[in-house]
Amino acid sequence: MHPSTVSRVLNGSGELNLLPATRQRVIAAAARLGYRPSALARSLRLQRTFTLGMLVPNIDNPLFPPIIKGVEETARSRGYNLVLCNTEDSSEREDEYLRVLRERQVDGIVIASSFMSDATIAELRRDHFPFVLVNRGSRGPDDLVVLVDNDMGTAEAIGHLVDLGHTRIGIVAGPQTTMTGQQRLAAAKAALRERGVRIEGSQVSVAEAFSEEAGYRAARRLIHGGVPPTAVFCANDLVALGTLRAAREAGLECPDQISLVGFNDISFADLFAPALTTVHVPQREMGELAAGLILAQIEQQPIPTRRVVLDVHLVIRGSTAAPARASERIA
Amino acid sequence: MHPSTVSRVLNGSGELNLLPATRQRVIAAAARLGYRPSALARSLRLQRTFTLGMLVPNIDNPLFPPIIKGVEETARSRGYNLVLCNTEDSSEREDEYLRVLRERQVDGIVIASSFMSDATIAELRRDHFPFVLVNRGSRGPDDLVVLVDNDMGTAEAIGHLVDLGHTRIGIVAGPQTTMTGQQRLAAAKAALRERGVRIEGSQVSVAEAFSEEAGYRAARRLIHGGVPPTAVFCANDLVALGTLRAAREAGLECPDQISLVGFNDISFADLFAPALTTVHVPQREMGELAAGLILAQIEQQPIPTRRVVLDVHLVIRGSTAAPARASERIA
DNA sequence: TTGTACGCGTTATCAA
DNA sequence: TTGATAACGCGTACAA
Repeated sequence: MHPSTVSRVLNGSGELNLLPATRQRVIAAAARLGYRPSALARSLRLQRTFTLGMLVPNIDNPLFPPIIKGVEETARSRGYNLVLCNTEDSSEREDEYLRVLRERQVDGIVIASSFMSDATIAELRRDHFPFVLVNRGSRGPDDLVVLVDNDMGTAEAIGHLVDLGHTRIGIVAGPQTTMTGQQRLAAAKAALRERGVRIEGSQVSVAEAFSEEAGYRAARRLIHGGVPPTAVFCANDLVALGTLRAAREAGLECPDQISLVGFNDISFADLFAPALTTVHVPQREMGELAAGLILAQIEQQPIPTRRVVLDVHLVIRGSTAAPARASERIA
Repeated sequence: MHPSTVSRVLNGSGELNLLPATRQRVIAAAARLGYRPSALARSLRLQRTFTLGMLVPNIDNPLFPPIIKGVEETARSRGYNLVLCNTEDSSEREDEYLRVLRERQVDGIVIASSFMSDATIAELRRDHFPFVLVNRGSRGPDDLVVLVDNDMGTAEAIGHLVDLGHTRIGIVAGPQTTMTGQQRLAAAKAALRERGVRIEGSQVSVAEAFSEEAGYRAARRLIHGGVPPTAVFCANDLVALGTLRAAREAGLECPDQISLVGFNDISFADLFAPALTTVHVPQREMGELAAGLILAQIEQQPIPTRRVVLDVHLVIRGSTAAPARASERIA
């Protein structure tokens, strides 16, 4: 007599006519037997898993934990779980994870992984598989996207350095295989041009990853490639930390002899030596927004804006200062 | 004619007698139709989900991302996915997540969450549900556990401070509701006693969480509670960073006027101002070990040691120095 | 108001 | 060597 009745009681979708007595009996029995409904069977029947997949390039990168947290928190509050996938910047892994997530029939995928090929995303789009891109542009005008305004943040950063009086401003760019890397480099060049600062090729060095290590190597090339700049715009905070290390090794004290600006405002950016001046990015909020967007799509709720671009602003801390006077530097 | 044959071809568990022609036909058809097997149905039938659940107190705490990464990487390499659950140090959430993970029939649970009540764990144990504890002790002698040797690390840290000549050594302890917090405090007291350093009550302050903020508050109590110590042993690196901030606010320069030691060696500990002297904990390795243990249990492979206790050692960086001479301090 | 029957997509087993 | 059948545990339309 039970199976369906139990389902009705425990699922209890609104206006069901159930005798209170029956309900009590079921609940009591469930409690007594320690009954656990099988989410598996439920998902199979409903064709819904109440699960989101999330692809991140690297959990170790301090940019991502707050984003993950935002996604996870929003998902949890709405009854969803999160399958976390670390891609290590490998497109093979991205493809593999994407396959697995679809086989598991997750209800949607949050993609914070920046190296993913457009072809892979086009496939998701073609299949009408719900996904949202975080911190990564998209070719599809109808895609769900959460971005920060890289132009705005970069312009503020460069503007700050120019206002301080710097004229030899270097750029340690991010990987040009990522949209973020491309945008921030282009925006930096544009901002320099607009402020009338000349930029030669030697003043730009491209890091092959958004990591401290890659930033260090790129910064070394920049510093040893000619007259070192008095200020450097770094593609993100990890790159800035690498640049800081390279500068120190080259005997350039920061911010006295070289000023740095980063991007993202990672945790504890204010506790480094010196405190990082950087563009603040609301990482947690990005995660929450992304999860909100995709859950709305999954649950077919209205979506006001499919494309969220967040304003970002510079936070000035200890790592920037006016350039030392030439005489002092030479001395 | 197909369903089971398809299963045999695509699953292909070892010694099956299949006509190459049939196999080809199935594979071709699958490719043509873009067939995706349903992991859901598979799990329902097999009573295995190839999924691990993982509970962490807070992804934002830099201790955890490397551990998560280790778990995820090991899980992935063996065909498992990871459902990540952020408990925010709330036992209600822990319980809720644990319920959900069991309803989802994850094959095992990695528990890095330290506040979890023993009752909840006892329940898992009673039901023979596979789990492994990371960085958290256990009452069950047969539990799978991955720990670090808190006594060893703490003894080295205290020893270092004593060797430098410090005699007024404070302790900013971690929450005494956690095993880690208790162990490190007890070990610190024991080490001080052993080295003949007197410890009064006022020299110990307990942080109510393993966070920068809680560390800051606890350190303020310590510093303003009497004669400030010349050195402080902090329960972990976040607490140490909070202590650093409190010390600065009180006008105590580190390491000139006050020396600090932390625990965990979180990312970029060497880039703080000053670089953190801390006990190095192999976080990633802990995650890998934990995943390896639980997967072995799940797949019924032999388990050499159910209880892994890792050696840890102090990494001496810029945040410790010999105590300033009294005359200098007073001046 | 509750019970019955079916199907979600697999895989293990048995029959052919 | 392959096809047929049952079962995993649930939700739902329909019958009672």
